[in-house]
Amino acid sequence: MKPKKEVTIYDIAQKLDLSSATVSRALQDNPAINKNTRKKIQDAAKELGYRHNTFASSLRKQKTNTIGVIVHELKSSFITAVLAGIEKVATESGYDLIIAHSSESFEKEAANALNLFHKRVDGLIASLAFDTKGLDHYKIYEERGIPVVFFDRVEEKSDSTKVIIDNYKCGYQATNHLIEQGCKRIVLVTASLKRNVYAQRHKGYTDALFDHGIPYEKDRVLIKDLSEQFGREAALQILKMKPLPDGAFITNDFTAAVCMQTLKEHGISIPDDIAIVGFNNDPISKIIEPQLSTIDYPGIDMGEIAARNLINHLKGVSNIKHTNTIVVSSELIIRKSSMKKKGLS
Amino acid sequence: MKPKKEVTIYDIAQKLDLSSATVSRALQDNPAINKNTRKKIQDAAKELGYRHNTFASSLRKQKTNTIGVIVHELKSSFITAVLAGIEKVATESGYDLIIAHSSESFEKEAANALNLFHKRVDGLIASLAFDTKGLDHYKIYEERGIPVVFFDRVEEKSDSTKVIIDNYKCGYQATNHLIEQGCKRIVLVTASLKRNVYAQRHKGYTDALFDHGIPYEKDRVLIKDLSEQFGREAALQILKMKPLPDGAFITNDFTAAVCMQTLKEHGISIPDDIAIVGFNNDPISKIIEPQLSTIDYPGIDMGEIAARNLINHLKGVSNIKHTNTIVVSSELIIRKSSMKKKGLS
DNA sequence: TTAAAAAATGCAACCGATTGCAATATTTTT
DNA sequence: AAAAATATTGCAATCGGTTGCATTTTTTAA
Repeated sequence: MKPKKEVTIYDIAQKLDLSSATVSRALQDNPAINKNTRKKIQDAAKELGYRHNTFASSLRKQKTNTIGVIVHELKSSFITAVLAGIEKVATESGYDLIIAHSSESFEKEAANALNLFHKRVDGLIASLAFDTKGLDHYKIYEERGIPVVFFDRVEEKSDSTKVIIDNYKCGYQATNHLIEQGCKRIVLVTASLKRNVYAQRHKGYTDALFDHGIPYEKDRVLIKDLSEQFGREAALQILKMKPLPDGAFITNDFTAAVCMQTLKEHGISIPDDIAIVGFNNDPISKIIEPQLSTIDYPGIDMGEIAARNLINHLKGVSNIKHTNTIVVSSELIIRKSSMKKKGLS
Repeated sequence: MKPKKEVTIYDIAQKLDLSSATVSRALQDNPAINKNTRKKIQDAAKELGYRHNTFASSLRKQKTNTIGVIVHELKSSFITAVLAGIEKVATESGYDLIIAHSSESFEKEAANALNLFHKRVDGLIASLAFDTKGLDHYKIYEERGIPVVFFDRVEEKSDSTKVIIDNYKCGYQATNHLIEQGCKRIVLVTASLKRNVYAQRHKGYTDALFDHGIPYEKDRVLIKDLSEQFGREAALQILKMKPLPDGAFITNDFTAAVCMQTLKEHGISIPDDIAIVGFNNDPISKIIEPQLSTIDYPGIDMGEIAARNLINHLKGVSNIKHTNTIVVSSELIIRKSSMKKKGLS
């Protein structure tokens, strides 16, 4: 079958003996056009198989109706939840999405930022990579007045809009919970402290220790990348520690799961020998045995909030510059992996 | 800071006292333009902060350099692997991606197809939702001569290009393996047989049974949606079966994991009471205890192949219409969950 | 019936890059 | 040194929709 010819507003105009301007307005439901004419035009458009030409429109309007999203990773239930939230709000408001991911690489993130800039997104929602330092690669957006909203992984110093959870509180709660369970030698397994989320969780961890008069031992803090590999490595390192730790706060459920598995393989009993708390409330946390205590935080809500704020700004309903930081609530979910005191449930 | 004004090729032309045509060609590295001039123009572009206007370009060229991708779900390690493969090839070839997902809904899939069509993607890569029936919603693509490549979830009858695995063989292998382990009453837990992948796996299952003279029992086939919820339900149904099954082929690792967990909670020992084989080689399959036997198939490769074929067609290197079906290899990975005969490893 | 107000439609100039063809400049050949 | 060939550059139309302003049509008021 040979390709059909594209139908333009001029074709519609010609067929109905009207001007292209009238057709254009009718298709946008402009009330200046007579109701009947409008209907006639819309019907004709459907009949002829007209499709709106986004480029011509974007070119003229200098708007794309598209929001760019940069995430640090796709393989994460948290991120997919955020994306679902963003998509929901964006779709409702008639915005399209272009999703890019940096695979935790600063370079890729910068390249994505530039690419989406060239694609002329109307706004951007982003979560930073592990090693992203500074926000210079988003400066072009600021210069052109394109709004950017960050979520989860953010640069705390900056005054751009951010949607986050209270990572300090989470870190404190998790550690505190382990202490309440009787743990005295608590390991922290986490990623680069240069990234706000890990730095905050670390601070919560140290403060909780301090408040209970437990000394902070530098050797009990393991820092790397939260990969599967690292989960195994962390377990092996824990096994080598003397005396053996009796608790671990691992800031990622998947890593925690692999770590637990390795510990179990070496005869460690969880939670009796070592109590464990993860982070994210990933589905895996309910599959692993014993089920993993973890921090739950609402990805969907964060996505919705980020998108809603951005879109309201774009529509002129509110100004994003007046909103600096939005903190979404999170909570500690206690499961078997950290329950040393059997009486409590 | 007030927004900068956009720089166009006219600005560059004016500054260098050249025509916009020359500038346009220089920026495309057209060899017709003198090397020095080209350099001068490219430098000036950088200096002025010029950014290519995709819309003007797409409008004129009638190409978008964008590939649309429709997947049935984002929360799947298989899908994210495919996306990674597609992205790799697309990026290498200078194509952009727009990713849409249908959440297993036919309506959403159709809406996405239409939306990407309006966005005028140059080509499409798609995987069908559970209940998608027919390919009418892709007809618009065919009419306009826009190439479409399907992967994994496809419509077998159609003669469009497809990248798949041999689901029949996988189903046969998995079932055969369970039989070899001594299983006689094997349950199949799967999704709607209307979808090719599940129909084929089912056929492999029945044929394997038949080849070993094991009667096919309709009641041993549980069909639903492969959700977490269904994993639990399936386990409860299995527990009610008399006599108790001694093997289960569950066509999704996550569902299998939840099912295993529930079975274990009810005192069933795996693999001794019931041997289990999953599907996908999801990371969870190595976390669950006992580790889950499963079918591994290369998402990345499938993504790369699909993208490569599509792009070659777009570039005129090859014609997609000459390629009907590409079958990618897959294999059974045997782990503890199905090893009844301890001697074998 | 005519003037004034309101509603509906049209004119034409954008938006910015691309490209076939013509024109000019530079090299090479004889 | 002139003619021929080749290399560079420019002209101007085009892609399709949008929108300020002008014009025409219809309705309402006087």
